[in-house]
Order: sequence, then structure tokens, then C-alpha cells
Amino acid sequence: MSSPRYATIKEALRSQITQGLLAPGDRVSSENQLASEFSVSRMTARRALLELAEEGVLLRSQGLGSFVADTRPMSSVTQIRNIAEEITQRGHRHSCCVLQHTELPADSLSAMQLGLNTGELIFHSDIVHMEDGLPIQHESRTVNPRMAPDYLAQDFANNTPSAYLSAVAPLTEAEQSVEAILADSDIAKNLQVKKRSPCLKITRRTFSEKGVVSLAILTHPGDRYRLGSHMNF
Amino acid sequence: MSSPRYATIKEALRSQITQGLLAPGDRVSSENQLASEFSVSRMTARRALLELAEEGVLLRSQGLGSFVADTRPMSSVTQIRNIAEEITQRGHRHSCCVLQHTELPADSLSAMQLGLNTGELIFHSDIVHMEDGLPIQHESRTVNPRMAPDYLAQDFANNTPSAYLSAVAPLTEAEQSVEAILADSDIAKNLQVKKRSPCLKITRRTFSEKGVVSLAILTHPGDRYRLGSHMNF
DNA sequence: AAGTGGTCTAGACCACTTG
DNA sequence: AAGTGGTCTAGACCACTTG
Repeated sequence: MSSPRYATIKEALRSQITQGLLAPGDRVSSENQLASEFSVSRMTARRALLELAEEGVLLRSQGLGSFVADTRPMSSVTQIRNIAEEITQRGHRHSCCVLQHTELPADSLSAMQLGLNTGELIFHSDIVHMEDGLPIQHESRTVNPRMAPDYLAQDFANNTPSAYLSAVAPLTEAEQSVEAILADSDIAKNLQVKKRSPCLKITRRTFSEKGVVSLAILTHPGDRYRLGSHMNF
Repeated sequence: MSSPRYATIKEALRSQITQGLLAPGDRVSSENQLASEFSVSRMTARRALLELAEEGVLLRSQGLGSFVADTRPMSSVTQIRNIAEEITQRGHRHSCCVLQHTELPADSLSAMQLGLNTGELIFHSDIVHMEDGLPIQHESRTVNPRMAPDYLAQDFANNTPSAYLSAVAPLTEAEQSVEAILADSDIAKNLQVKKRSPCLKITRRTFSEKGVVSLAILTHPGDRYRLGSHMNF
């Protein structure tokens, strides 16, 4: 039941990177060095390096060596993912801090975006998501109560709004825009970054069969987050 | 200059699939069969099968074999668009300013990203695109000369690099990441924004059938540009 | 010249699936 | 029992990069 040797080597390299012993741009041990360090054949050490390169963790170049790639997390533009899953999948710990979780009357803009009347009660949450204790996303979410009447009763310590909502009102459609903004003092405080530092702001409207489910404004520190996508034509 | 043997095997399998000799669900030859058919070692035949599986062409299962996968859904949710067309479509006027348009030897990073050798000549352009006279995108583009040998002869006043490149080397694949950065003094000057204002930076690598075509770094003023997408599930 | 990654061989033992 | 893919070895020659 032991894991393959190439997997052990991958894990060792990965943890050196997450621990900061290897920084982006650093050269990692060569195939031959790893083979001798871990007492495996070069082909096995090579496989570890190749797979890490495939995963975007390393860059390799003939004659030069293998180098640590930009380590910022990258999530896909083309799919809607649960931030907690994303973090867990990277081998990190997700935690979050619920700043607000309440109902309030819709102002005209929110009402319009959710397809409700101004003044109708809507649900609103403000949550900071953390990766290994460091803030990675501020989620400001406005929810259509017709689509998720029990939203307020949810405890978001173990389940994200995104996960809950897609369970009660399966996603059929989403609209989003991505922009670069400067952190105002609120965002700066919540994300633990300097005021006026660059942030990636994703504004997303999600739909289920019966209409608009929620509006999310997701703000990420620019130096700790990237959005990535891979397209085939 | 001959291609590796595993590539030959991949091509053979691929063409059998496109010609219809192998249909989705069909089992392809096993590692051992391919090894003997092509007179290579099992490891080499194996590599061909592994890479095709990685690319989504095959599905493999221990004890069972390798099977042709179902035709993949085209998930081109985010599309690569030509900035000039985009602007024109909005009813505005596109213009551009070519800051640089030259050839130079590749440093090791560019070489790695383009799949070339360090020191090989590559093409490079720096262009500012304007919408109704106001800068909207700074395009720093590095081009693989093998894919577009006449790149330097192009006049970008009426045709963007993107349009030219997709004409001479049709896009088959693209990889991109999106991040929020602060304008440095160069970018600030080119985009006519204040230094340290937020910008959206898109790093895109485009591929045609034969390999990497170009690497583009597209920088947009955060307050004049957004990326949007609409998804259906 | 010494080191790097890229390709390749001819073996080996294993876990898994089917007949 | 025979065949499949999964892991691994200990070699080899090559192209490429740097000093």
C-alpha cells in the first residue's frame, strides 16, 4: 500500500516549495542528483520532475535544469469552482471568517440584478476565505431568498455559500466579469494587504433554471492569486 | 531532425481515429502490441499511449486496455478575440502605435516558453492599442519565427499581430493566466495612466498544430477594461 | 569538458481484469 | 492462466547550455 517512489519525490519537492526552502526561479536538483539522493533510477526521478512540470509547478529546460515556477494559485476562468475545494486540492488548509450573515431590504441595484423588487428582503453574507491562514478571497454574496430560503440557517464554517447554493439551486448559467482594482481600506483590512494594492475582482451572477440565484463579488489579493485557463479549439 | 518514435506512434493512432478506423469506445493496441508493431521498446509505446491519454484522446484502464475516448465537448467558453475587432464591434475606432518591431536573441526564459533554444533569434513587438484614441491595451508579443517567418514584414497599422498569427498558424490551443498588477512607469506612460494604478495583465501562450506560436503579455488599464464571460452548464 | 534534460532499450515484478 | 497497464532498474547515446 506504499505510494510509488516518484510520488514520494514529488511530495518532497512540493513541500520544499510550500515551506519556502525553494522559491520561484530557484533551480531544483537535477534528475541525476535526485536519483542519487533518493536511491532510485534516473527514470524514476525524471518522472517526478516531468509530472511537476506538467502540473505547472516546475519549468524545465534542456541543458539548464528545472526551475520552480510562479507559485501563485491559479484557478480556472472557465469553470466555477468552490474556493474551499480549490485550496484543499492544492494541499492547503481552508478556513474562513464570517463577517456578516443577515437579511436586509434590497436597494434598487441589487433588486434589479436579482430580478426582485426594491425593498424586498434579500440575504447577504460577507466572508473572508483563508489558505493556510492567509486571506485569499473576500466574498460578498447577495442571495435571492426565493431560490434558497434556508440560506440564513447555514453555517459556513464547513460549507461555502457556493457549495450550498449549487446544492439547492443547481447552476445552469453564469455571467462574470473580471477586473483589476485597488484595495480600499475595508478590503485591505479584510485581505491583510496594504491599502491601494492591486486586487482581482470577479463579479459573478449565477442562474439556476428558475432565475438568478445570487450575485457574488469575489476580491483576491493580486500578488497571491491568478486566474488561469486552458482552451482547445 | 526526425521526430521521436513515440511521436510517430501517436500520429499513427491519431490518424486512425480521425479516419474513422478507430471509433470512440474501441480498444487500441496494447503497449506490448504497439511495441512489436513499431519495433520499439514497451516504454516507448507506453509513452505514446500515456500522452494521448493525457490529451484526452484515450482512456486507459489497468487490466483492460486503452480505449478511444468520446469526442470532447468544445469548451471554448472564453474565446481569444482580436482587440481591433472587439473595439470596432463596440462602434469605436481602433488605432495603434508600434513601439518596437524587431528580432533579437532569445533569453533562456523566452526560449523555454517558446520551445526554442537560448540565443535563437525570435521576433518581438511592443504595441499600444487605442480605442477612440485612448490606450486600452499594451501588447508585448514574442513570436516563434519558425511558425511565422514573415512576421517582421507585417505592418500592424491595419492588421493586429493576433489576426496575422491566427491566419498563418491557426490556433489549436491556448493557455492563459489573468492577474492584477500595478502599473510601473513604462506601462503608466504607454497606457496614459498614473503610475501605480491597477492593471489587468493577461499572459497568454498560443499553440498551433506544430507547437508554440507566440507569447503575449497584454496589459489593460484597470478602470477602462474588464474581462467578461458567459457560461452555460 | 562537465552537466543538463530528451529519447530509448530490454529487461523485471506487480496489481488488476477477464475467461 | 494469459493479458493488461503501473512501477522501476541500470544502462545507453544524444542535443543543448555553461564555463
